[in-house]
Amino acid sequence: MSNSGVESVRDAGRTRADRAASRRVSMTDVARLADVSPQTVSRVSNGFPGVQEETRIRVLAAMRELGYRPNGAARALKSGQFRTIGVILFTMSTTGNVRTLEAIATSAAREGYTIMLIPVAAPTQDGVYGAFTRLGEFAVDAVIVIMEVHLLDTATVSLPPGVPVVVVDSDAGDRYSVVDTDQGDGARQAVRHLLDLGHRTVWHVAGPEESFAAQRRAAAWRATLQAAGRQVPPLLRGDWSADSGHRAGLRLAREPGCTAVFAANDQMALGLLLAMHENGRAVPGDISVVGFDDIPEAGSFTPPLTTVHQDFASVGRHCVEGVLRQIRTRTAEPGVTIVPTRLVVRRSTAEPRG
Amino acid sequence: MSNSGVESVRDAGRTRADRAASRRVSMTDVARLADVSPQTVSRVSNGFPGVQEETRIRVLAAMRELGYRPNGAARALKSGQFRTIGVILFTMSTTGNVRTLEAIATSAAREGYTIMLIPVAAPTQDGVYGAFTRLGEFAVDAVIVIMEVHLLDTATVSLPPGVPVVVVDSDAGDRYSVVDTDQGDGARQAVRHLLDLGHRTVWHVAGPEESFAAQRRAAAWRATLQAAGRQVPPLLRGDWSADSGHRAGLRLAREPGCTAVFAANDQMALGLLLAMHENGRAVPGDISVVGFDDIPEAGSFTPPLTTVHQDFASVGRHCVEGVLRQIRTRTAEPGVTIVPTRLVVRRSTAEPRG
DNA sequence: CGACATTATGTTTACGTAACCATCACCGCA
DNA sequence: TGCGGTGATGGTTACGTAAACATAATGTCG
Repeated sequence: MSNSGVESVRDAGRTRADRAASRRVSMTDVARLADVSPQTVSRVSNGFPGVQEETRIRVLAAMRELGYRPNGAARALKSGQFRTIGVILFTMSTTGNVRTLEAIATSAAREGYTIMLIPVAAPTQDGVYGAFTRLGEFAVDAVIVIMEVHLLDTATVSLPPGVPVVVVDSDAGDRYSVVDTDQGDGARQAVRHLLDLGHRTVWHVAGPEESFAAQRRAAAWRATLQAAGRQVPPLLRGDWSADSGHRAGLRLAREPGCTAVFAANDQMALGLLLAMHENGRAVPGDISVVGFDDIPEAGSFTPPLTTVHQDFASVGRHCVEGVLRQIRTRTAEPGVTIVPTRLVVRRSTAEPRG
Repeated sequence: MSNSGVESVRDAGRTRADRAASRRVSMTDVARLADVSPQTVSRVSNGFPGVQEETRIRVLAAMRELGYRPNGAARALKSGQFRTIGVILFTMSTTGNVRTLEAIATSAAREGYTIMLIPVAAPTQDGVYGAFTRLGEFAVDAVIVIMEVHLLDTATVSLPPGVPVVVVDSDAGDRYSVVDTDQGDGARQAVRHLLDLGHRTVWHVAGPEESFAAQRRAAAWRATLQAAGRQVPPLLRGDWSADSGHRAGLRLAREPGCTAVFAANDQMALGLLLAMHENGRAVPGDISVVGFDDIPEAGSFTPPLTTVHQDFASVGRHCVEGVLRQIRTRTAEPGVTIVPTRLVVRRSTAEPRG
């Protein structure tokens, strides 16, 4: 038997494989063993009706004996469907992204889809551009984008036409299907909670300027204060990290009038707590702190953190539902789906002293 | 023009697409426009040599004009390679898994591979079995398994033969290629650090019994104490969550002889810190605490946590290198790659009082 | 100046699957 | 007894790509 070069190389490492089969077993092999046509094997493989029980059993036995696995590539080539959803995301260091991703993966799995991860190395235009231009080559039926939206705006790219897209936390609802948590309402709840406790005003440690979510939380913080006729203190800028929260906290600890702080995420709130502790400012005795996200650890901070709960699972579910609907209807559907947030009151907030 | 049913449906939603092309553009279309053979288009597409510059430019122009994207399925079917690595993982709620996954995705992207996420719904045998049996259908060239190993052991499954595998944090080094952090040495460093500070012994809050990593950390803790001739206190069992750490802490806070605790991860250490604070036990004044993982927030705990740093980036890199090597050589290579750990001393540990 | 490499390009084929149509056996019924 | 119908199965083809092979056009050197 004259093997081609490729095949002999392929065989080289197959210590466990039976010496007979050098190629992967295909429908034809199964068909030969079960003494039916390849077409019947296909029918059995896909659970189509119109196959006699006896024949089906014989085919299934042959499949098992040969260890047959359908070839995804061939199937995808024929059907034009990959049963795969691409997820473009910039970083996994923020809790939100990861939790959303996990929910997406779970929901997708339930629908028989798998997730292809498309990391964007740098949040630069080039990085995004690269991911998006290569996108057409990826074997995906749809795309979910988890990323700061301004990159989508400035990057002079468009997604390949005909590929369903859902974007998370973006204001591109006019062009794309968007799933968004109700950032504004969450921030409003946080600020109102503090005001209702009797604080005269609320300071804010915001996320990075480029972040759409950070912008929205900051805007709602400002608007809520203004609506209540309160003074709006200068905004402190963080970068989502606990460390940046710590730096902001060092400054706030020396601010005499400051009795309440709203941090744009829980990590920064954690840094705040440390800074307050280091400077002998009691939480919530001297200063109340509210976070955002409700990460699993938030209830175990010292003290347990009052924070705005985000339902990432719901976000992920909506994303998957969105792309699947688009896949099935073959229609783009711009618009925004809002997932509500709710305040979880723990022990980092209290009435101001005196 | 008589469209088949499928094609007309496909056209329905194409609001933006030009009315002409109903099918995706293929090499043939490009070839026709550029007035060359499909094969030449293939050569240009893959950057093969032996194409005249003038021709290449003409083909590239045609590609751009038609918006040509290579068809991944066809390419994979022909070449037998998907340029995709499957990652089987059970949960994204542990920092380690996520950080490892991120590193894997980044390393893989650098090598031109993408990641297919294969979540295992439940850590039951059925769940694993399902993921593994369906594995052969997934369009992956190799598999990286991030999961508690005992499931691999008990589940009566074997990975499809011929698919390269790398397992993270497992003791299956005799059968698979394994990348493992030096759990034992990390735990040893943690315990030694506390003993060197003058503590008579060290308590341990372990991870769940089924976890291989938890087992190894607990075993090393015990061994290190015994080697130093110290008494081994009863082991407390947690489940990785901050909450379980909190519960363990409530018990330890009432343990008079307890001056030093080694928690099997940082989340549980966080819960410990809260429990100590609630019970008026100063850290590190009354009790020293050491964690494991060195999550980004660990430096912002109250107080900043002394912990064992794991180099997840390195783990991810080794995983990708491992599977790529196996893909290229077509050889399974059982064995263990150890990634070192190192103790990061912060402010949660000190000499025992008195 | 003719045999011969070298380069550029085209033609054929196969990858594994599933849609479509063809065939065939068998059934009930007139 | 023969006819239409139904259910089970087989044959053919196409999906888009790239390897292998074939061919044509140039140049090169003895």
